[in-house]
Amino acid sequence: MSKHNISLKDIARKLGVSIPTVSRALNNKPDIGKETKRKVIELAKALNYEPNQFAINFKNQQSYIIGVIIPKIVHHFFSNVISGIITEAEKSGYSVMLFQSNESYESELKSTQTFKRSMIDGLIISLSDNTHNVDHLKNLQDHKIPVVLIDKVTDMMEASKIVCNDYKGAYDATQHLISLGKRNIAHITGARKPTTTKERYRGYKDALIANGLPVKEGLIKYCDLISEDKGYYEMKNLISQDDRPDGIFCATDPTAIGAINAIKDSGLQIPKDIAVIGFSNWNMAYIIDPPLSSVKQPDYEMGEKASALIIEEIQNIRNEQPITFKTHVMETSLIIRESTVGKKDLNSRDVLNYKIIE
Amino acid sequence: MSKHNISLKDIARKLGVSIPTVSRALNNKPDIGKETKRKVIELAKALNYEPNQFAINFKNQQSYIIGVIIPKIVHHFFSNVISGIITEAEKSGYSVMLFQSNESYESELKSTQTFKRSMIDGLIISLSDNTHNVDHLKNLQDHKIPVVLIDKVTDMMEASKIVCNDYKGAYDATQHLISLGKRNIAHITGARKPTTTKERYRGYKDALIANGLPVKEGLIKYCDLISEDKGYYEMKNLISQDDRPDGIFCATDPTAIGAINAIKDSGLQIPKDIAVIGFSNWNMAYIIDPPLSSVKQPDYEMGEKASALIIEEIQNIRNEQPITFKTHVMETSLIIRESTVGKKDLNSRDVLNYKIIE
DNA sequence: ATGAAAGCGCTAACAG
DNA sequence: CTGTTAGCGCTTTCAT
Repeated sequence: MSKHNISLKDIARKLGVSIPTVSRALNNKPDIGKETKRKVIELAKALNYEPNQFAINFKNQQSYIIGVIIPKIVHHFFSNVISGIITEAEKSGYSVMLFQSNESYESELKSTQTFKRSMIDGLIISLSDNTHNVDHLKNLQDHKIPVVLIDKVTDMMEASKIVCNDYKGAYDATQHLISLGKRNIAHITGARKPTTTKERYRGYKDALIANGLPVKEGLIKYCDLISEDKGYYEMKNLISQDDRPDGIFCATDPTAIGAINAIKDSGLQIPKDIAVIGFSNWNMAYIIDPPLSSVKQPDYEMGEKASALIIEEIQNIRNEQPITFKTHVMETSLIIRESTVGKKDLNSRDVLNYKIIE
Repeated sequence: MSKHNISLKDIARKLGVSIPTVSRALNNKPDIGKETKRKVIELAKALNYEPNQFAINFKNQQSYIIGVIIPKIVHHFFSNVISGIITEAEKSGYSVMLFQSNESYESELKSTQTFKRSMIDGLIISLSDNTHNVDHLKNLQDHKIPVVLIDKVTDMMEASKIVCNDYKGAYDATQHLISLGKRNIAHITGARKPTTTKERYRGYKDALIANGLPVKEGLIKYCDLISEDKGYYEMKNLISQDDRPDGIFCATDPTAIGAINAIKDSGLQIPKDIAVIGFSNWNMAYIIDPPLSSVKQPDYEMGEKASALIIEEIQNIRNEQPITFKTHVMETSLIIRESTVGKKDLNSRDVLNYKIIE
């Protein structure tokens, strides 16, 4: 254990040169004698010199840290997003600081406070469902810290946004059911507030309309708390109705899994009597029996894109370039499994694999 | 957008006092006039003063950042660990910087470099399976940056370690099968290198021995690549053997799920013909049919503990207190579902719920 | 090609 | 009670 980390000063003293000279030598600056440079570099290596990043960050007022706030880490979609963010950030030498809001506005606010300590260079955030005020984010922007919104976005502020095409994904899922001959298609929504839920609902409705099918309020179940139990319960309700559906599009996979269990428990066949399709393509989607068809979101790619964007904005701000806000819409893909097409169209052990449309 | 963030100097100038005076007023130091203090605070608020953390961190040579390196974020166990780490860290005002090694030693090494930029105060790491040299971690320790190992630990260095009692978890799982009357119990291991795998193997073996059962090499399948497919394949092998097992303990849930599918595809009954128990209690464990019994690791709690420990060590180092390394062994719990006890012992819709032993 | 000086924003030590 | 001085480690002028 050395008494203290060695600094430019130490090297300068031992070599009898000035501190700036050492700095120049070590940073490949011009205006430095070849021989001096060699000696400096040699000694630096011998002493195992490591620049003090606190000093450098202080000087540059820059941390190379990107803050990320998401509602929940233990979550298939978000953990993939994070993975994409980190991988992309590392390529440019940025590090990622992670916070979770647990869908609480207060917690989100507190996080913004906590990481002021670390002076993040930029923030990527997926808003909590309970955030109805974004002053804390505008405040960051005022301090020249760019903000990129991802997935759970808002119109309350101007910023670059990354979303996936929930509308088209839902439309495709519903169209898929219709193409299979289903005519009475139900829908279980996600939490009421997020725009994602509304978009999925809109896609469902428009697909029905485009195919000349009626939109029946009785076949739509609103579902604030997302869980298998809730999906099970609502599906049971739907089954007991006079107007029983022959297909269902669930806005989330957990509710779809509950729906599958409800259908099986009722002695009905999937997909013959009722076909089921979910949204998100959770890792458990292919585990359930029958394997669940679902809409896959480009989670990892959304994270990558967010990272690239925020870094671009950070650098533009630093170079006093104007930044223009863009909204990136990324496309989903249909993952078709037995819960919609049955076993006949899939190879026997294909259960674990994908068949991807578009 | 203000031209520049306002500093103590700005306040001092406007008030005609010195900079340290302003500092004292704002930091509740003694030796400050009541009236001066009031005026300073008032102006600071009016100007929306925010201390420059770069300067503070520089001065203190402290970042309040904990680095975390784990093999994979998109992973039920690790995402829970991370969640625990972050939650606990926030309580003490620390932020968490996250890296994933993707089970690559090089990537792990590169992360250690990258976050030198951010000068983390301490590191929590779960080693990649391919890490056989920990000089990069010892190097951190030499720089007075404490390191806490979690789950994937090593004997190659001295440090505090957090592990779960894989041995006992495996022992309990095997004992559970034996208690159900199973006498010919197979085992599918996890990746060969991690100590966790060896411990689970040891627990399996010792439980057999303690019950006077033979340990048969033919019933043990080594499995470097963990996947459903691999579990399916090995289970098929086991079934086709003359000495067919009547129970199986899988060191990971994915292989257990593959095993379940293999047993079902072979027309055998679970658990009557072959009972199955896994390890980790992944979220898909209760989705599979029949729901999978498994050993639950205290993932979130391990993260919490790691956070608390690293912060303690950081503070001890800062106060020049000696730090003593401890190894914390945290206990697992058995989650019993239908794959071992069948439907009879569980209520019908209990499928989604737990029955926890000890 | 090198050194001297200054400053980033803050705090601690010392002096009145 | 308050101001002066000094320094954290580094980089960027500006002289020489």
